[in-house]
Amino acid sequence: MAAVRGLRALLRIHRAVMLQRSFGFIPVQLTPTCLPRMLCNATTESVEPKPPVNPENESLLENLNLMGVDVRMARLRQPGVLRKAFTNEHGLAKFLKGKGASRKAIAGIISRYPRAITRSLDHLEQRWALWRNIFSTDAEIVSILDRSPESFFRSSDNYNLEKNIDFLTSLGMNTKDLHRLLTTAPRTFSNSLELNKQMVEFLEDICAELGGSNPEQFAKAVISRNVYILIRSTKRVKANIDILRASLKLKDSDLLALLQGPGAEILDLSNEYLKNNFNSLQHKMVLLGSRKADIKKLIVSYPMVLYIGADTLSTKLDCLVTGGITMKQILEKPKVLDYSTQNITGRLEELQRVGYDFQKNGINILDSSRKRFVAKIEKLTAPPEE
DNA sequence: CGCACCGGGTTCTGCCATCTGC
DNA sequence: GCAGATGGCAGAACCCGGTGCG
Repeated sequence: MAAVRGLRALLRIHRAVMLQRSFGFIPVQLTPTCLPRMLCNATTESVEPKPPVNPENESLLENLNLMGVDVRMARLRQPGVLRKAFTNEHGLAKFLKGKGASRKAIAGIISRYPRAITRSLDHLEQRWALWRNIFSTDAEIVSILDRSPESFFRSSDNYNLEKNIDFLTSLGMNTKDLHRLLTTAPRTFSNSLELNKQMVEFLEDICAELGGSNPEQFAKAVISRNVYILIRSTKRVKANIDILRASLKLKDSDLLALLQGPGAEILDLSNEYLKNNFNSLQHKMVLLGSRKADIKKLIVSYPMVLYIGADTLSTKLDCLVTGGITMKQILEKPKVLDYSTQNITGRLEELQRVGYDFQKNGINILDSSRKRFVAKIEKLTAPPEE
C-alpha cells in the first residue's frame, strides 16, 4: 500500500512537471539556449506580445497563504481560480470551521480543490443540508471532505444532487445503502442524474437480456454489492461482463446469478486488469495441474480471486502449495485466498509446529478470524487432559 | 460445544479530457 | 478562448463473527 502511494506521489510530480511545461511556466528543455530567450522576453516585451492572460489576484493569494493553503498546488490544479476577482475563501473557511473542520483540513481542501472557494454561502448551506439527509453528523461529512474535497465541491448543481438522492431512493435503496454509497463512493452524488440513470438502465438491460425477470432488483443488487459501479463508465462495466461471459461461457441464468451475486464485486475493475488477472490465473493453475473446468469452478464460486493482482495471487498459491495444501483443497475452500500471504504463511508455520494434518482436518482453519485461529492453536497445544 | 457456512465490514482518489456556456 | 462542469480513467484485499447444525 505504502509503495503504491509512493508511486502515486512520483506520478503526481511527473504530471505536475508536464503540466507546468504545457502552461509554459518551465521551458520545455532546460538547455542554455533558453536563458537568452527568457532574458529577451524580459527586455523586449513589445516584440513578442504576450497573450492577454489575466494576472493572478494578489490579495487572494495573500489570503490563501495566510490560511495555510498550498498555493503552488492550487495553481497546478485550477489556475483559473487564482485569477478570479471575487472569491469566497473566508466564507468557506468560516463555514467549514463551523462544521468542525480544522484549519489544516480546510487548507488541505482548498489546496486540492481550489474551486471550493467560488461557492457561495447559500450554496454551501444547501448542499450541506442535502448531505445531512444521509449523514447524521457534521463530523462524518467533514471527514469525507477531508478525504475527497472534489466529491463535494465539483458540482454546483444542488438540484441535481437532490434528484440523485430521490432517484437512488426510488431504486429501493434505504438510508443505510445511501450512507454506504455516499461514504465510500461520494462521487456518485456529483454525477449527473442522467449518468446514474444510464448505468441503472444499462444494468436493467443486461438483466433482461439474460432472461431475468426483475431488472430493477438486479440493478439494485449489483449496486448494493459494489458501490463503485455508479462511478464507473457503462463501457467499462459492459466490457467486464463481456469478458466474464466469453471466458466462463455460462448459461444465461447462471451468469445472471453470478453478476448480481459475488461477481458484482469485480465488475468495476479496469478491463485490462481483469483480463490480465484472468489469464495469469489460468496460466498459474495449469502449471499447478488444474484443468480448465477447475478454473471455471473457482471463478464462479469465488470471483474475488480475479480481484487479486497476478503477482500476489501467484505468490499466495505457491505459499499454500509449498505449505502442503493441495490445489483440490483450495478449490473446495477458495476463501483461504482472502487472507494475506503473510497471514497464511504465519499460520502454516504455526500449524506445522503443532503437527496439524490438513489431509485429515481440512483447511478451514486457515479461513477463520485471528481470534478463532489463536483459540484453536491454544487448544491444540494444551495438554489433552481435561 | 465446535464447526462450517455465509455475509458483512473496512475501503476509493486525484488527475486529465472534453463538453458547454458565456 | 476562458473557466466551469462533468465524464472517465488507473490503482488493486483483508479480515471478522453471527448463526445454525450435528
